[in-house]
Amino acid sequence: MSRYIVTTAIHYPNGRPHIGHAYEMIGTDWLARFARADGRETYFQTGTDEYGLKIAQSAAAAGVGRKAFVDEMSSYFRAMADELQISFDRFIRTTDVDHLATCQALWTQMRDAGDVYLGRYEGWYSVRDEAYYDEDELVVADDGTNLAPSGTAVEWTVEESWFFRLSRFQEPLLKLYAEQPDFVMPLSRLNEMRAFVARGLRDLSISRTSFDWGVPVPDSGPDDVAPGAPGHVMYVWMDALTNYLTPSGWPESGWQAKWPADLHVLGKDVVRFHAVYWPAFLMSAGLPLPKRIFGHGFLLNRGEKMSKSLGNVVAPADLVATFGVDPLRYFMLRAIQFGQDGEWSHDAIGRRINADLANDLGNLAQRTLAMIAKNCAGRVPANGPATASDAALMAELAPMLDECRAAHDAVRPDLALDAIWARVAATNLYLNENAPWALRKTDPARADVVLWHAAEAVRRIALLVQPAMPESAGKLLDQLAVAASARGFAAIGDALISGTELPAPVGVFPRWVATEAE
RNA sequence: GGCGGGGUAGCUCAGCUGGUUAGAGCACAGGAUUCAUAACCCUGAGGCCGCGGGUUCAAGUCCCGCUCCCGCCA
Repeated sequence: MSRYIVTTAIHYPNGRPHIGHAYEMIGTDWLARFARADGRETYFQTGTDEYGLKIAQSAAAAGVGRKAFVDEMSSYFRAMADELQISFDRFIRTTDVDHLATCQALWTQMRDAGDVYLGRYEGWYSVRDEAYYDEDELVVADDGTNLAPSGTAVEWTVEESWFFRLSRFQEPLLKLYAEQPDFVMPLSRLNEMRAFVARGLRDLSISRTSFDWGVPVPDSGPDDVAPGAPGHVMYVWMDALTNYLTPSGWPESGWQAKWPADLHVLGKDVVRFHAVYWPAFLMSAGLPLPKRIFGHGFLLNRGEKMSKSLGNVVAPADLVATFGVDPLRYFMLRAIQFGQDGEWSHDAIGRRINADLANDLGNLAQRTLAMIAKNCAGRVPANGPATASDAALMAELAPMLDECRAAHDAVRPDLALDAIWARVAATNLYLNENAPWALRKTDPARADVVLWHAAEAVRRIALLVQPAMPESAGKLLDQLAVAASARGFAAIGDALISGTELPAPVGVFPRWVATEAE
């Protein structure tokens, strides 16, 4: 319970960041902020994956140096993370110097374990696709030449390559999946991985000689395994996966403070690399494995994948400009199950904002705080003997934190927000039933007690809303004069102190009104 | 083609080992209210539970076939 290390995948900065990147960062940020607010020692990492042939080609096409190219492209991802209020502890870049050291150390350790050997990769290679194809996959063109399934030219290529003995890890991986069925989440992904591994594993080519934009393979080991194999760079996934280990400083002492990770969050399309290759690398090197791998779904714009050809590409910054960071974060976290694909549209986001934020939570806070400002001299009202109704509200609120923790553990931000919003509704109902505006005329002391309970409910709700909407929740807590030191979940059992002076209330969640452009 | 998951109100989904009139939120309609961001609260309308068979006293919930969608692999 004490420590929580969580990562996003590192993103390939071959183009500008899109909503899918934003989604992954937001979901993972919620996990990190929740753990942090819950008093856990938290470490959260995101970043960019900057090596590989495609990057080298893009840099060449742009007429700039490779490092200059990734410096610029990576900066867009970092800027987006900042704009989305992503609370990362480190933004790692695979071109960082410490990453080089860890990659080479890991490689050496795997090699010393006897799992890396020099071999030859041969097959029909398409330069355009950057991939090898089997003989039976090829199609014959009109002129009799062989083409890849994608229609690109292929040539028989023999490339010297280092291989990783992945085949050796079939049984250990199956054992891992059997003993730790939440190693890969959601469960459907675990089943896919189990089926994949059960069919048998082939050794993995983990180096390339056809380009040099990558982490150099250490040329020879203590026993001179292959002194005559210069010119290899690591296969991009080899160095990319290692990014998770880099911040720990391994193999330098003290690495246990930041490894193993509790959770790797990544897109469903790269689950295999994380659930098969990565643990195999670590097993080979004798290092502890991450606790869990979570493959999230994709966002679809009105049911369609975003693509340049469809012309439905929307930049995250545009959505932030339209809706605001917190409402956008809320929508992504609440309206979509993290493990499944989900649809979004301007309309859907707008409806969510109005229904949940403006009408429910915003209105609850506003009606409560406005009454207090008007009738209680702008101070937290006096509490008093609780009625059955007051007690029922408090009982309703009591399990909220544990329900959120369970949702956090299950990587289900939507369920946590469901649990919180059930309390928003309960508090609105409580106010209607107790009608402090009417009590004001007949029993002002009782009206104060009702308002105290409503405000106390808002405080607890706002505490738990922080990971989803840090800025907005902060404003609510400001308006309740909750000290910065009392905003962790440990303070949920505190209570508002009567007589505390409160600032003038200001609406936090404005209604959304569609404009022509949207 | 092989393996796996799924087709439940207009939309997004919940329905565990079969059992009273199939649920929630949103959207929609009406009511009540006016502390509050035309919000909150109450009520209502809306469903051949993909199609066809079967098992059972009883099936959205089990079995068989068909169909459509999705994922992994080839």
